Amino acid sequence: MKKTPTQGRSRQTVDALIEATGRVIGERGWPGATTNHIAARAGVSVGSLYQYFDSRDDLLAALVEREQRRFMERLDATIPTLLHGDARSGIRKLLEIAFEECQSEEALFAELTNHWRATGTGEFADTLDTHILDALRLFLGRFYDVYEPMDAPTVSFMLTNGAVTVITRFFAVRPKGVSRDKLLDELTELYAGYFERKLRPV
Amino acid sequence: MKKTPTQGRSRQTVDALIEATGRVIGERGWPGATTNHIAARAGVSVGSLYQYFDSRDDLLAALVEREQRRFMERLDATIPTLLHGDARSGIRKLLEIAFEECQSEEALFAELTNHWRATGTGEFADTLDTHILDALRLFLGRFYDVYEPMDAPTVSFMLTNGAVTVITRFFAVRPKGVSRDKLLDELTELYAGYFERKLRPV
Amino acid sequence: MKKTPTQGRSRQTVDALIEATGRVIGERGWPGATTNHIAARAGVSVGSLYQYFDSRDDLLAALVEREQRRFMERLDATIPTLLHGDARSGIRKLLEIAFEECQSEEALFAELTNHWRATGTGEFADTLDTHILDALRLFLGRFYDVYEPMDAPTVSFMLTNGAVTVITRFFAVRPKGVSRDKLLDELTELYAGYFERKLRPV
Amino acid sequence: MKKTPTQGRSRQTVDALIEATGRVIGERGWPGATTNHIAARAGVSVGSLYQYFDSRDDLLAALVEREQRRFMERLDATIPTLLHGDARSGIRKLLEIAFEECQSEEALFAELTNHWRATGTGEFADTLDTHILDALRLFLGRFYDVYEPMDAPTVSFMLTNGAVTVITRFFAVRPKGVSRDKLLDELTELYAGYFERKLRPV
DNA sequence: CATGAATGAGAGTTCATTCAT
DNA sequence: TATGAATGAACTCTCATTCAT
Repeated sequence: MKKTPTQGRSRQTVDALIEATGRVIGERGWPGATTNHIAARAGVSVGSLYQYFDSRDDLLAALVEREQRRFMERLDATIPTLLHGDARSGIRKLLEIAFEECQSEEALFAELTNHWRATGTGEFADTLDTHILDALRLFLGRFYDVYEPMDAPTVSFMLTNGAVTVITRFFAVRPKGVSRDKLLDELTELYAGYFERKLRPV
Repeated sequence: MKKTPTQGRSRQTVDALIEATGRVIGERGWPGATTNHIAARAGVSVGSLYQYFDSRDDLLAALVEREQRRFMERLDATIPTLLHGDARSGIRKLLEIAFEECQSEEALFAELTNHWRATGTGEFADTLDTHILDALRLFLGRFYDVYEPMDAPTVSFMLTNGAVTVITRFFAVRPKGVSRDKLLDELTELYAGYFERKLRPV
Repeated sequence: MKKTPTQGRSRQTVDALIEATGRVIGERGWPGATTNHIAARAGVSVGSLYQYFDSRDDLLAALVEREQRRFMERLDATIPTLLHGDARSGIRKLLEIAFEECQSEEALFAELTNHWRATGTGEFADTLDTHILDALRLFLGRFYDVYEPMDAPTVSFMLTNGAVTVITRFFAVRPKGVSRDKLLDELTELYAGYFERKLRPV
Repeated sequence: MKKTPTQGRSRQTVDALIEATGRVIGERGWPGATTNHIAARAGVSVGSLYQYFDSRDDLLAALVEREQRRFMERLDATIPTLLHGDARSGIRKLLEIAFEECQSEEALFAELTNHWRATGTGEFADTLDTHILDALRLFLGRFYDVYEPMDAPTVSFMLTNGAVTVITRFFAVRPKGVSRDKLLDELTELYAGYFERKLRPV
């Protein structure tokens, strides 16, 4: 990004542009999201877009970063509430949240996951990974005795990518004979069962 | 597609074009795969390309279809050999095949899954889904007593999408601290454990 | 340049584009010579322009090269005819030629000299310099006994640049109180006198 | 120019802007000298720039005018000192000054001469020409008996343009085999010889 | 049928200029 | 007056598609 004004009209413009980027991607996909479309959607001129972003790709990066931040914040806010119930309920709750997030902005999410790593500046993407890893460790540590060697990065990678894609594609493809509730049930069983088998309860 | 010649030079040209599409996508990604690049790679002129395909998107669709067909054939050839061992070994074998397929043409696969949605909603996609579903039923029926109500479409959707993405992303992202073997172990555990818990052995 | 077709429609298009570049530069200057103007003037589309030239700058380079070649050819054709008279007449004749060349395409020449060296690919520019140097040596050798050490590169640089600019600017500025004939007289006197003083007649 | 304030902060701003224009042109060339760069270099806002100049071209015109004025002042200061020696030394001294001026701001001078025509046709240019003409008359009158009809405007035009370009291009092109000293020698010989032949000593 | 030169809409980007603050 | 965010016309360049040969 060129400038990062933290107040005033500037900040508003920047926000409007990122917001518009999300909406336009949702409607036309990233390849179809032209700078003119985005600027028009944000109610500003192309010139203003380039006042705050070095390039079209910069916009995507900013959007991804914002969504990642949002997700992390939601994660941070949710995790504590999950520690009161049992592990299976917690996992189900997390999946429900993922469903909600994906449903509200389905198309955007599909595109975002496609370009997620490609554009996420290494540094921030790592931050996200670490954050999820920490959440995973915190969550599991509460329910299981994780002394048994568990490869946290591998498990996190497998779980996050698998679940996100399945849910994203569910909304994108709307496969015949697959209902939200049934999918939620099976995913819960898949992941909860995995931990129950693998880890020993506290 | 405009015409579907089944023999002669025409068929050769069509094949060469689809093949070239795959290679060029692998090298430059779908957005970077221009019709001129593809035609040149296939050793024909752009004009010929448009003799057999209505549009650039048509090429991608044809490629996806060919890959799906290939996959189905490999599946058909492999499934019988898996029925001699136990379920867990069979699942592991399937995952190993998926790893192989993805590794050999990583870039192509990443692009293909990215643009799957755009093209994969047609008639043929349904054929593929049905095929995989049948394979799943055959496979499970051999090892488990599947009298218990199991929502096959849901399970198939969940498993296929989850596994394919995780493996594809593994090659695309090369995440730190995640090795092929460990990931294979965990995926096997995830899916095999799922069935072992859910279904009763024959 | 991208392609250098030597025959057929291609060559015609390339020629038309270079020709158009010259005309448009003459009318609007190099900064004002947009690719669209040039293509339109050549009667082709922008796309065709980029089929044969990698960039707008490439067009200028091609034009400069063509003009240099033309100039060299005219020089080669003229020099022999100058060796019959005396040195002063020869110099005057050369200056007259320069006047003619500049007058016919005044604006173009002004722009071209501005960007001459900047864009002229080193190799070709050297060819031109060498060519002029050879012509100078040949010319002088015919009339003077050039045993006396004379720094040919320096003299050539001084004469060529000085004369070309003065003539070019004469047409561009049309200075008050300066006529073509009087300027021609004085330039002849300036340069002929220089050699007469400096070199000893054969 | 919009306004020509002759004192106070306004005058300072105007000067800073012209100065900045010169520096930025020297660094990035005229085409690359954007109003934003210039304003930033001058330490003011673009808005202020347009308070004092109608357009970007106006800035160039003002800069050219300032440089011309500077040159005239230097000329006025130098001419008297040249009248003590002989004509040839005087000419050489003038050429040395030209070398100095060009060397110190080579890039700026190259750009200025390039765009001279566009801006140098106004009223002020005439002033400069007249000034140089007067200097020439004064200078020559001191050494030669200029009763013989000599077309001063023509001679002045030829000499000034020729010398300036040769020197400017020398720094811009740095031609192989041409040294500053040798070039200075030859230029002196060229011009001094011209007068010595043409005019009769007092 | 094959060719590949030609097309031209449309992409990303820049920057002189304006005007609300 | 000074500011600098906002503007948008205009630029260079790309590439899916067509069609005369």
